[in-house]
Amino acid sequence: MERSKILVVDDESRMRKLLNDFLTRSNFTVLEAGDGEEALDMFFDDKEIALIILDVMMPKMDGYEVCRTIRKYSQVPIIMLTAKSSERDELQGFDLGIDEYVTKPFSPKLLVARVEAILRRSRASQADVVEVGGIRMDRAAHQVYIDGEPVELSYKEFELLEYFMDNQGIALSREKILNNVWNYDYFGDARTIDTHVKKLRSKMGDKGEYIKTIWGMGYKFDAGV
Amino acid sequence: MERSKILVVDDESRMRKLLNDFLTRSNFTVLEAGDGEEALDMFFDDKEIALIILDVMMPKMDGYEVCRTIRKYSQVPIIMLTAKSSERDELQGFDLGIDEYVTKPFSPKLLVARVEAILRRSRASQADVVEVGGIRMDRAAHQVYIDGEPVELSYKEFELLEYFMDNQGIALSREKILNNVWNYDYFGDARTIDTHVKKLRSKMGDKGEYIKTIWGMGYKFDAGV
DNA sequence: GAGATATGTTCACATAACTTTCACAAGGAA
DNA sequence: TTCCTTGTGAAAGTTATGTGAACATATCTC
Repeated sequence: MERSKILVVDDESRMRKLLNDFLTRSNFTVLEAGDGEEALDMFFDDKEIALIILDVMMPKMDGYEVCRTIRKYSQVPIIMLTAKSSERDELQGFDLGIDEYVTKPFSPKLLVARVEAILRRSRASQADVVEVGGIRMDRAAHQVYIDGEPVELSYKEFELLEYFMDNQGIALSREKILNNVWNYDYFGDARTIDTHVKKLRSKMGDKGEYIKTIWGMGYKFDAGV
Repeated sequence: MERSKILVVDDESRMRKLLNDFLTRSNFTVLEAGDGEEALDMFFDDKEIALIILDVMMPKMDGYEVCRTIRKYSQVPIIMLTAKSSERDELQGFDLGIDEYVTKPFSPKLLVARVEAILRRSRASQADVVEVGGIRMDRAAHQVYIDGEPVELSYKEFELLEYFMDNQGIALSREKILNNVWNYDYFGDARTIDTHVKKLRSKMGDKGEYIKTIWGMGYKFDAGV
C-alpha cells in the first residue's frame, strides 16, 4: 500500500508536531498548515491529499469555514479536532460532511486508528467489486460470491474478509486487524479474530486456504496469483 | 549504520558518566542533561535524538514530568530508570508511552542491549523488501524467497535471517545475536542460536553457505557480492 | 416489551508448531 | 594429541493456534 498523504491543520505548532510524529510513524506522509488559508492553498495545490485533520478553533479562518470551502469542491475525508464535546455537538447539528470528530485531549493512537479506518473506507469505495482467485466481493451489495455462488457472511465476517482482500499478500498482526476491522474502542480479547477466521475459512470452502496463518505473527490473505 | 544520538538524563553526574562511557563504547553518541528542564531544552533543540534514558527521581522536575512533556510532542523512545521496582509498578499504571523500565542497580551491559533492541525496532520499518544474492526478504509479507521460490521459515528463523541480512558482512557474536533477536529477558543457552542457524542453513539450500561460522566468535552473513 | 434469532465474544481444551535443551559427533586450534 | 568450539538429530518443553460450546449482546418479530 502506498503512503497516504495527510494534511494537518492547526494553529498550534506543538499540536502539529505531535500529530506529524505519530502519523509519520504509522507510515503516512504529513503536510502541515498553520491556518485556514494556508490549508486551502496546500489542499488545492496538491491533488493527492487523502485526508485532512482540522482543528476547529483557529484565528482568522476557523475549521468550520475551511471545511465548508473544501466541501464545495471535494469529498476528501475530514477529521475535526474539537476542544470540548459541546463544540462537537454543536457542529454535528450542521451537515458539513465531516467524517469524524475527535475531542481534545485525545490519544494519538486512537486518532491513528480512526485515520486508518477512514482511509480504508474511502479507498474501499473506489472499486466496488473486486474479484480474486474465484472470490468476488461486491461491496455495494455487501455480498460475497465464491465461484459464482453467493455465500452468507455476517457483518464482521464480511468486514474481515474485506480487510484481508484489501491487503493481499501483507502479513497482518492481530493488533492491526483489531485496529482496522474492529472499532477503536474495542479492548477485548484478540482471540475473537481467530474465531472469525475459523468461521470465514469454513464458509469459504476450499478457498479458505487463502487465509494463511503466520505463526507467532498473525494472518495473511494470499490467493497465490 | 550511523551513530545514534542518545540523551541521558540524571541528576547524579556519576551515573551520567557511567552511562556515557558504556554507550560511547557501544558506538552511540551521548548527550547529558542534569535535570528535567535542561533535558527538555536539549531535546527540543536537537531534532536528531534517537532515544532518551531518563531517571525517575530528580529534583525540580522528575522523570515522570519530563516524560509527559516530551510525549505531548514526540514519540521518541524513552527508557526509564527507577530505583525500586515498586516505583516501576506505580509508573506502569499510567500509560506514559515508556518503552522500557530498568531498575537500579542495573548492569550497563543489559541497558546497552535494551537500547540496541529498541533502536533496531524503530529503525526496522525502513526498507520493506531486500534482496541479496538470490535471497529476497519481504518484511511486509513476512516471507522469504530463495531464487524466487517461497521458503517457509518460523518466526525466530525469520527474525534471525532478518538480523543477518541487516548486518551483512559484519561478524556477530552470539551475545549480540541474543540481544538483538531474542528478548532481553532471555537468559537461556546461547547454543539455541546454533540450532536455529542449522535449521536456517538447511532451509536455505545451497544459499545456506551465506551464513558463515566465525570460529570462536560467532556468525556472519556474507553473500559474497 | 418479551421472546426468538442471529451475531459476536469468551473460554477451555486439544492440537499443532515452534523453541530449547541435551548428548554425542565432528572439526579447528595449539 | 588434547582441549575447546561447533554441527547435528532427537527429546523435552513451551507457546500459539484451532475448535466447539457456552455465554453475552444486538436485532428482529410479534
